[in-house]
Amino acid sequence: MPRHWLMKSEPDELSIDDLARAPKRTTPWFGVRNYQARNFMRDDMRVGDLAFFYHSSCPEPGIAGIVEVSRLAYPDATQFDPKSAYFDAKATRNAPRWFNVDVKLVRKTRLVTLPELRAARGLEEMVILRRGNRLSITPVTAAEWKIVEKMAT
DNA sequence: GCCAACGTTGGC
DNA sequence: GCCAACGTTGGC
Repeated sequence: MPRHWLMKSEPDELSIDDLARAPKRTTPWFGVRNYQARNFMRDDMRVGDLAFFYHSSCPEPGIAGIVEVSRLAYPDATQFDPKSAYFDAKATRNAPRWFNVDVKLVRKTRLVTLPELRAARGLEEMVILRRGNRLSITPVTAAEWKIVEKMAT
């Protein structure tokens, strides 16, 4: 099982600084509506797993910090809320469709930009860098983790 | 704003 | 089960 991850967030929605200001520096990772990403959270993530916090769809996309999984996956509350943009009419309390973990900020890092990641040796196979990749949660290998963590320091 | 790439939907 | 159409993601 992977123990390292990369999780994308649009800073307009939730930035690394927003997380730093959040109570207990913790947030539910709600709003994931892709089955593969959901499965990673629901089936594979364990408390203590580490993840890079990635800013996407913004002027400077890149890795902005490190978070850890602080709570196992549980049903995403927004799927039941008709007022939420993430409402899912087909989801029920008895048969929830979407799940989220909680993540807690470990530390902010300097911004490791997308061009830097692309240029780095050893990251050629990183899922986030693959052509056409859109997955919001992706596994990171131990080797990739080491390289990027060093770049972020 | 553009557009490539991808996931989902729904008709058949 | 196939696949065209559609919607979304996300870098540029």
